Amino acid sequence: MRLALFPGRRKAPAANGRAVAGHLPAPKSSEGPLVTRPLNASERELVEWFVDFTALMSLPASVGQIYGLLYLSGRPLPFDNFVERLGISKGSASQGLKFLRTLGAVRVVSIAGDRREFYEAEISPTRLVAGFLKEKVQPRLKASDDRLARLKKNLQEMESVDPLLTERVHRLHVWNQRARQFLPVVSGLVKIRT
Amino acid sequence: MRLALFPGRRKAPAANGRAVAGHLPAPKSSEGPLVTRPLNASERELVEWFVDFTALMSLPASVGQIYGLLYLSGRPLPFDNFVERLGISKGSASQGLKFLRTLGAVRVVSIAGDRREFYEAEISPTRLVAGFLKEKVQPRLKASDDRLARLKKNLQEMESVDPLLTERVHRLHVWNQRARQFLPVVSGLVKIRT
DNA sequence: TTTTTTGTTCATTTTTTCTTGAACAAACAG
DNA sequence: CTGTTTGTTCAAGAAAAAATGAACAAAAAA
Repeated sequence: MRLALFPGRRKAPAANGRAVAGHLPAPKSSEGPLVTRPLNASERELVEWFVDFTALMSLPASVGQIYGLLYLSGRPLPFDNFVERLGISKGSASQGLKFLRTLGAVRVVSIAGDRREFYEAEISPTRLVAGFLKEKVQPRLKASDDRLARLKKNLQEMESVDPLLTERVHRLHVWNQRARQFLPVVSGLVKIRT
Repeated sequence: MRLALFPGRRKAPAANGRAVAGHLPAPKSSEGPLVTRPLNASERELVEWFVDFTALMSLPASVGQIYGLLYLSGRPLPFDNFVERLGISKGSASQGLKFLRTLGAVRVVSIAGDRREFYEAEISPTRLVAGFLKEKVQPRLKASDDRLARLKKNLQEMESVDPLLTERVHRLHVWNQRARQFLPVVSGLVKIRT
């Protein structure tokens, strides 16, 4: 519930951190021409693992599938690959990739001689977690903070306020501020340990 | 989506960590007889804050409301108080309180001369976060680990497996184990800092 | 025992979120 | 230009999660 993943549409998609292919050392078996074939049982199982994993962050299945396919492919994949091999709609693929891009878990790469957009995953799922904390959690902690500050101010301007309420709001405000400071530390630790 | 909060019903509710009232120093304004009155604007705002806050963990609104009411009351409240003052159904109140109890964010207390069950909140929302990590996230990381171990074993028993796939599964397994070790550290830090 | 109070369970309804796919736009090719 | 390829947007349908409330159980009171 709640976490609006795909809220108010943006105007232009813009050139979202586009990069050039080949920055990550390509694993051996992923060289050669790109073959589009259905996923085998083990691959599907791994994709399902990612669906579970992203569900832990309340992300939709399509996001997990997309990231999973990229992860096990270990090479840039074109847009239509997701639609065909995962059996999801163009809409879901588009939305999911856009979302993963905003988290920095996936990036667009250009392949010479091919007009399509290719996508490449960060090798560590850490990036997904860190991106989620930074792009989704952080802003909400900020909003919570603002909200408490506003309430606090209102209470100060009122007369005959229950002192317990005032105390609780203050306590919560302090707590929330600590949580905000704390979050980047967690993200940092996540990066170091992986 | 996804986070199945209220899965397979338990048989008996049992005496879930029942304690005696008064362990926490009661704030001044919360002494005297318990008065049941509707929430005022500020109180409702604070309750809404908690709804937002719990939504960050993808918890249902009712859970946030219940915890919020307890937090701002600073004293044990009887079951029917939640139903009446929050305007939620008995079912939601029951489920929500049960859930908060399993997280250790709320506990049942007995009040002499009153047959009803009273509930008391931990003063720090930290308890809610820590409980969530321990009771909800931790077990799922364990399940993820098992799943990867199984897949790894299957791959070893197969012939002609894409070496990239094997490598990826292994890498993920290592990552997942680190994440599992790491989680208690986060919970610990959360406690220290609040 | 019978009745009342207090709270739980779970089938149903309501609400929210996700996915789909048709219409549309942008960029290139012919 | 005109047609094609590639991808986005968003209204509508499908699916999942949460809330409700009636039926039920347990324990105390009458």
